[in-house]
Amino acid sequence: MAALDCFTAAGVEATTIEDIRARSHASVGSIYHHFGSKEKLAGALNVEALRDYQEGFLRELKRHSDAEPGIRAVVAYHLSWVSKNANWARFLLATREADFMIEAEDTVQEMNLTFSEELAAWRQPHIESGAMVQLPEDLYRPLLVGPLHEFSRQWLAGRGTTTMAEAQSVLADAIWQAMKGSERTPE
Amino acid sequence: MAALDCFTAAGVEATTIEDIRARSHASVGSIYHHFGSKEKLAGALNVEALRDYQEGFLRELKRHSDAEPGIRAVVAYHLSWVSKNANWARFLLATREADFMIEAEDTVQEMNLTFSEELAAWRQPHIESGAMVQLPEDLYRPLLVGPLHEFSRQWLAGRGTTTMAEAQSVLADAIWQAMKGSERTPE
DNA sequence: CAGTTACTCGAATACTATTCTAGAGGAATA
DNA sequence: TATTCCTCTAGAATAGTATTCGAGTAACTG
Repeated sequence: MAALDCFTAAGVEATTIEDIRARSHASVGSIYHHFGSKEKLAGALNVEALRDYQEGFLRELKRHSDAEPGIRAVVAYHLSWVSKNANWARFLLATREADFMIEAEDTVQEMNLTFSEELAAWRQPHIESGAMVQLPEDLYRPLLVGPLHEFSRQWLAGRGTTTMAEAQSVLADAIWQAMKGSERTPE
Repeated sequence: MAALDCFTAAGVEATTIEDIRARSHASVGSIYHHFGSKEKLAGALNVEALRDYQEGFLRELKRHSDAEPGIRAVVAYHLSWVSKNANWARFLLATREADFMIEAEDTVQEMNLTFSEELAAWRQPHIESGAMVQLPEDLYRPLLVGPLHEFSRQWLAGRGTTTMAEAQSVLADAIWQAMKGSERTPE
């Protein structure tokens, strides 16, 4: 959709319906017929981006049955998705807590719920086997995606000098350190 | 400032100047004289919140000269700040990447820079002594505050069941695992 | 006290999201 | 083919809100 270009170029609030109309060669009425409002349009884009990200994430995760390779793989996936879809990623991070997302709240809530459940299901055996540490359910996600989001923000804003490739192994190491079970660390 | 109440109650975009005027008993002209625009007003609030957070953070950090206690202390500080200043925290997280923050960008950039430098200075000796792991400079922050931000979002949104108290020790453990030097782990 | 500055006021302006009425295809029905 | 119904497109009209402006008031300075 052409609206994404406008949104990522200037921000949602700053782009007018007129901007979108001009770029998409649609009419005002048409846009409203399909989306209802500017905010719902932004919400729909957000949902679309989130869905693509999450699907790929889970696909990648399920490809690995061992704990450490699985975690490392999704770290790699996250960073790769962000750099391949920089505009979507920017949009997602920027609109995540935006006022207007309240409209799409239900859908997003739902998506996040299933996502969390799938993650939980995947790690269950590894927790039981002792390969991963046991924690309250809602702390895994912060530990896993927190650092990734934070680094992605920096990277997308052009701050910082570390490349994706460097970041990938370092972040994967650190995140794994935080989530692995507590046997001895190899030297 | 009374505007914060409006902003946190309904979101920045949703609160009108009229709302702010009514609640603050100031006049439209007055508000514009002081802040220039609604967005700059929101930007100013954001900066104020950020400053308070960062000052406390650094004060707490410098109170500890050893690595692990220092890290644990700032984890505790972060969570405590968030729960004591829930509205400010919500506002900060929500507006962080908002369109209008571009206006305040310079100030924020500056603040983040000094903040990062102070952090770097603090950890330098611990890295040299081997107590903390050596990483590219711009990866420490994601590892430290990433999980904290992510958990705080959840908590502020009322999702998740883990209390601040539980989260504190678990997150501190995990974050420390990710940042400590790589000697043997005790058992 | 005169002059200057900092601030306050709220009506007037300008811009933009949203609504509304009209109508163009186009598929189903008869 | 004529008719009805539905989906979608159009863009002018409306409504609501951020911002500007000109005039005024207080406070301060020499």
